[in-house]
Amino acid sequence: MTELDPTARTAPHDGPADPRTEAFQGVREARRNELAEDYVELIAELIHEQGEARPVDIAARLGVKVPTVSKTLDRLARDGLITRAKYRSVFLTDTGRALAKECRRRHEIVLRFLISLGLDPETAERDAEGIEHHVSERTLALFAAFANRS
Amino acid sequence: MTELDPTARTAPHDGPADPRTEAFQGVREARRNELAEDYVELIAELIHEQGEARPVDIAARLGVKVPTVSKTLDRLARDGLITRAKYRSVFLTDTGRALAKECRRRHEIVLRFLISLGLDPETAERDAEGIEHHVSERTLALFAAFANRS
DNA sequence: GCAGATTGTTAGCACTGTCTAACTTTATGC
DNA sequence: GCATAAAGTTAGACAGTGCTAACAATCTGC
Ligand SMILES: [Mn+2]
Ligand SMILES: [Mn+2]
Ligand SMILES: [Mn+2]
Ligand SMILES: [Mn+2]
Repeated sequence: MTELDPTARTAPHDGPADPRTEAFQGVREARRNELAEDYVELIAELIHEQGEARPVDIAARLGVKVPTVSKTLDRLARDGLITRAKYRSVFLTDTGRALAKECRRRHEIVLRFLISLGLDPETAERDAEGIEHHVSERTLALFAAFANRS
Repeated sequence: MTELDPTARTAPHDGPADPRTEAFQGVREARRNELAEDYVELIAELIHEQGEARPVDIAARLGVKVPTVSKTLDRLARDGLITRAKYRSVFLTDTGRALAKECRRRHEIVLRFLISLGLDPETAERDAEGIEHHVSERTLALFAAFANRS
C-alpha cells in the first residue's frame, strides 16, 4: 500500500515537488498506514497460529489495552480490511489478507537482512518492526539480494 | 533518544516482557519522537543554511501548512527543545541542539548506507527519512561499518 | 513612513490513538 | 444450568497532528 509499485512514483499532483519535501510527505503518508499494517499482519499471524484472532490476544501482543484494540478494529472494518461481529473474533477481508501478506513479506525481508548483516535476532526483530513500514520496493529488492548472497 | 544506549535494554518495569510485545512498545515509543526529531534536525539545517529558522520555511520544507508548524513549535518549546518569541524565528536549546546533532548523524549514516548498497540517491533520501527513527545504535554501527568498507 | 505583501498567530474543527471506568455478553467449571 | 470469570463494548477524556478561516504583526518598496 505504502510503496508497492516502483513505477507509480512522482505523481504529478500538486506543488513544486522538491525531493526533500516529497520525502517528508511520503514519510507522513507511510506513518498513516503503520498501525493498520501491524494489525493486519498480527491478525493473520494469530489466525494461523491459534485459529482465530481475538481482541484480547491482539492487545496482549501489541502491549495496549483491549478498548484501544476495539476502537482500532472498528476503523479497520470501516476501511475494508477486516470484518467483525459483536463479541466475536476478527476476520480479514480479501483486501486485508493481501495487505497482511505484503506486510509479512516486507517484515521477513527486513528481518533476514538485518540478521544477515550481523545483528542479534532480538534487536533485529525490534528494528524490523519499525523499519518495515519505511522501505521502498527498491530498497527491499536490495535487502533481499544482500541477504541471499551472504 | 529512541535507542541511544545499548546497555539500557530490557528495563525491568512492568509486564511479562515478551520480546515481540517489547518490539511493538519500542516502536510506539519511537513514533512519539519522530516528528520532534524531524523538526529539530530541519531547524538546525535551516539555521546553518539561512542563518535562521522561520516557520514559513519549516512549513515549506515539510510540506505542511504554517499553522501546523506554529502549533508543533509550541509543543517543542514546551518540551524544552526550542525557544521562541512571538513573530520571531526559532532557536534550539542545548537539548534541542544535541538532539539535532544526533538525528543528523543517524540520518547521514542511514543515507550513506543505503546509497552504498546501490540505491539511487532520491529513493535513499526518501527511505532514510523514515528509517532513521527506527534504527538502534547497534544497527547503526553495522550500517556505518558496511558503508565504510564498501 | 506608509501601503501592500508576507509572515505568524489564534480559534476551531476533524481524526487518530491511547487510556480508564462502567457495563454487557460469552465462556467455564462445578 | 448457574455462578463466576473472562472477554468485549461503550462512553468519555485527553494529547497529537493535520487543516481552514480570520486576524495581527512585520517587512518591503516606493
Ligand atoms: Mn511494524
Ligand atoms: Mn511487522
Ligand atoms: Mn525523518
Ligand atoms: Mn532526517
